[in-house]
Amino acid sequence: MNEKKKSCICENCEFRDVVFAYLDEESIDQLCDNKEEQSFRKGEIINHEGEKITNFKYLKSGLVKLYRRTATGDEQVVTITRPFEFVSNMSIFSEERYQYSVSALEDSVVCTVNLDFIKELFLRNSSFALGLLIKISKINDKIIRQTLDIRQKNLIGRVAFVLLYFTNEIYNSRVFDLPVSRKEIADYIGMSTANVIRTLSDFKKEGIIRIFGKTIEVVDLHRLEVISRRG
Amino acid sequence: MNEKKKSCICENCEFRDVVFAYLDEESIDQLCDNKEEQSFRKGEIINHEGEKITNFKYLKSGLVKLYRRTATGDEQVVTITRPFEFVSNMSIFSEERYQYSVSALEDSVVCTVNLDFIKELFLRNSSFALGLLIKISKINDKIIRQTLDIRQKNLIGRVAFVLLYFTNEIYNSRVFDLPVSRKEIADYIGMSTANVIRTLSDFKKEGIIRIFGKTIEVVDLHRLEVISRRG
DNA sequence: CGCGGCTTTGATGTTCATCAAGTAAAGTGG
DNA sequence: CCACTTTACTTGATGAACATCAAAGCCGCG
Repeated sequence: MNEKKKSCICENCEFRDVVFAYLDEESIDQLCDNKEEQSFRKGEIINHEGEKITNFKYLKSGLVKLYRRTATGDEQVVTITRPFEFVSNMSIFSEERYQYSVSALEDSVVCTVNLDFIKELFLRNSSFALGLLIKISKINDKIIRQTLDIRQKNLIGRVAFVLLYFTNEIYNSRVFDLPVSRKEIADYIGMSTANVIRTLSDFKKEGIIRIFGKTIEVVDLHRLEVISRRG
Repeated sequence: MNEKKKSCICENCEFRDVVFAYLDEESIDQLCDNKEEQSFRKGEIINHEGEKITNFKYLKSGLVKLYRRTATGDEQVVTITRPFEFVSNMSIFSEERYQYSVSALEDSVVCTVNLDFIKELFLRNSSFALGLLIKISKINDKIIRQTLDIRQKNLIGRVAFVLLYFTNEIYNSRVFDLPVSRKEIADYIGMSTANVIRTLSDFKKEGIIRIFGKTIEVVDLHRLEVISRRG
């Protein structure tokens, strides 16, 4: 049957380049046996804040947001990210429970491996360990830098930042469908929904972007960059 | 001579518990040979943003701030921290250069070890590797959580947060000498200096704190906690 | 004792959140 | 497929929160 073949698709997974690059054939096979793929529809929750961490999870395809609920009950979005930057794993080695929730912004596929197996690999294979440390450090670095960047900007600078983030980091395209609501953008950059909308309208009026419902076209990239830097 | 003895003071260093707990006698000896202690006076810079990273450094005693300079030229304080939480090392494995500057807020002693030696240890000793990964993850987690916490608060909530941070995390005392200027607090919580001062004055008027120059006494801890939570 | 930096306080204006009211869009059940 | 409900979006008006500016007081240091 193609049972064996299917389970060992890992050998060709793009993710190998990132963390699993240092594994030998045998370990890859073991990984395949331990692995499970889960699909999530847009809007579904992948991890719940406070849940016990039992698995190592990485995003194979799709788009997710990492967020938490504040004391007052509203959402605070930590980051929005593509595959191989799957941040749920940020604290799997330092915390027993998830610090943040993760939900799918687009249909997503998540690979799940038992955490103990990863720990074992970590202890057995030092190159893998170093690779994982570097990966986790980079993810953390990126989140911290992003948060600091946003913090120093004013409203229009932050909105410009988000548009540039989608354009350059997420979609690599000046035209894209917003995967988030206006409210989610507001939760991400720490502003009110009304003002996010207002700023988008202003950008539209000034010819910096075009808006067709959820679809955004960045017309004047340069101007957006200036606003983001100034902001 | 006491040369040997002095170099092997590491055996008793408190830091052993944290990262170096898993090293055997031989490795500790090697560590001692590779180690250098540097003293910094209050105000001196330990690392410069952009400088090449060649050493693994941890804070043995003192207090430091981690910060960066924004495009507009002012400082943005990432965190303020005590020994064994020495965050300069956040990105030593993922970046070639320091992302942030570190300076001493109090007279500090820093232990410096060649980075390649630490990498070698990491690859050779898997328990050490796991310990280091956990440590770095925790430091990163703490910074991210702190930044998110600050972001969701308003002015008085942020000032209350900082006072609580010094009281509970840094000094473990309701009376302490502020190790930072009002401006540095402002740079830390992302507010203007004038408003930080104003808020401190308000707290004083309401009997929540007492101020004698740089010395602060927290009178009503509970009220401060309420303000910080609400904020 | 006089200079420069840090601190304080008040006055003013800008930025942003909030509220409200209306419109569009997207589900939902018959 | 249409009426109904709900949710997301939009815009304007208002007020609160906060930055900025300015002037004066304080303190340490040469």
